[in-house]
Amino acid sequence: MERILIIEDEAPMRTALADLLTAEGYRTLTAADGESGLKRALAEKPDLILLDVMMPKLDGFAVCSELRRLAHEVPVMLLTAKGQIEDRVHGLDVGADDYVIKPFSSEELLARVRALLRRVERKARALTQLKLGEIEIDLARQIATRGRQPVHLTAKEFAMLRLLAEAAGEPVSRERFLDVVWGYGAFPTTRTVDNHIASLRAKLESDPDSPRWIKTVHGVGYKLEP
Amino acid sequence: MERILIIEDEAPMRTALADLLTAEGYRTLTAADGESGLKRALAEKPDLILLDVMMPKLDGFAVCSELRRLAHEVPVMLLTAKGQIEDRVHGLDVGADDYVIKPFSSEELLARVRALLRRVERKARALTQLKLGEIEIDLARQIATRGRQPVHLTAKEFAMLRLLAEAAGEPVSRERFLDVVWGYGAFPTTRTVDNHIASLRAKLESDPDSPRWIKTVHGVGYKLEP
DNA sequence: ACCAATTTTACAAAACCATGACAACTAAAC
DNA sequence: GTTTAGTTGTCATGGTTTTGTAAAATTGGT
Repeated sequence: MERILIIEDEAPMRTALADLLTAEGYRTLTAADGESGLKRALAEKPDLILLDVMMPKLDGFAVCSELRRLAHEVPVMLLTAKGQIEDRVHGLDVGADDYVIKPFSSEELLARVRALLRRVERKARALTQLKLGEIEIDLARQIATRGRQPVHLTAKEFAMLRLLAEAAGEPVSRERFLDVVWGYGAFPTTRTVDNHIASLRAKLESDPDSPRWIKTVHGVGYKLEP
Repeated sequence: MERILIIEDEAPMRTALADLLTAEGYRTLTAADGESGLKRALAEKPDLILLDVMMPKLDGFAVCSELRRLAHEVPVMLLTAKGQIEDRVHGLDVGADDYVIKPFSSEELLARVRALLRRVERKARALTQLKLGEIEIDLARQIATRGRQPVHLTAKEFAMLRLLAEAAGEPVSRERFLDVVWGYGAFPTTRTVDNHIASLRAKLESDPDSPRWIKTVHGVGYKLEP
């Protein structure tokens, strides 16, 4: 079942939410402040995050935009207090997927959670399957096959393919590859990106010298031809 | 000021919305059912549409998806009744840009309207889409296609096209090309501009010798024929 | 220590761009 | 209508930047 991370500083609310969701069959994780919540989100990659807006130090907005900056796709639902109307707009600007207003009923929260999970699940499933000519790629399972024969791709190669596929035909810069695939801490040369592209082409293209799928965009990076 | 079309079957709500928005300085148009609302939307091309979901005959969802089918980019905000929680998700699926839940406060509605208008305005100002005959150009994504076939343009060519397009049919001087596309530091020959124009014509015009789109304005520069 | 994956390095190849020469063209004066 | 001065089209060329990729070096796990 899906795992839901609850980031909420008030203990009673936190446990109430956890109990409610657990009773529904979800697995719950909790964090009592923004910072540890953020850390947990990155480490555990939950399927959904319930995020209280009003928290000391790192508030919900900050956590949310930080999550987005780290290119995480995890759906975020904000918990806002009544009267913070402007927060809603702000919240959606900051990259949240939905919000509920306290006080809310159990039914409403559950309905929203279900709806949001369904929404992102559909989106996610759409992007797991990828077909480049006779090669089929399952990004979720990290499996690629040509006919019956398995084609071996490394983790980095799958990650790069996913980014290319998500860009849907748009060029992806080398910097973006490094940010998303490698993360913000590491700084390999941009040359490294080229090497991985080369090996992807060697594995996926029937004629790697004039690639059909992975095109280079001079001065920018690469794109996946749809 | 922006024009807002209100499609709402209940008269009190309709006039209340119109009054509120008019007081804020927006120009309002109204329609009392889905069908006439759709017609009005197509004829008047408002800047935003407030659309009640619950209406007899053609309901909000139907209007919305019909609008999208007719390739309209106009932002749509749905008005949904409380308890129709599922509607929210469905509404966004159907192509709406936002929604509010009845009952809502004036402040909330106005905040949303402002936010949505701001959002689409920013997107529109970017001037990304361009169509020259059978060639479609997305300046933001740096993608150009003729039918399904990609048309390869270089970075300079995209930059020059953007300038031409932003000038909206007005001639653009060579000096301005150099200033904007090359920047104020670099000073290539004005001849260079011609070369890039030539390659743009070679790629975009069906008969580059008598160009349909990129006209030269003798003694001045070039312009994009709208 | 071994092996696979990853990163760096280095050099060759390709793409892109600027230039200048000259032909073709335009506009206006004659 | 011709002439002429100025403007634009286009080509070949060479320089610069960017990319391809093989091979060597490094990393990390078992």
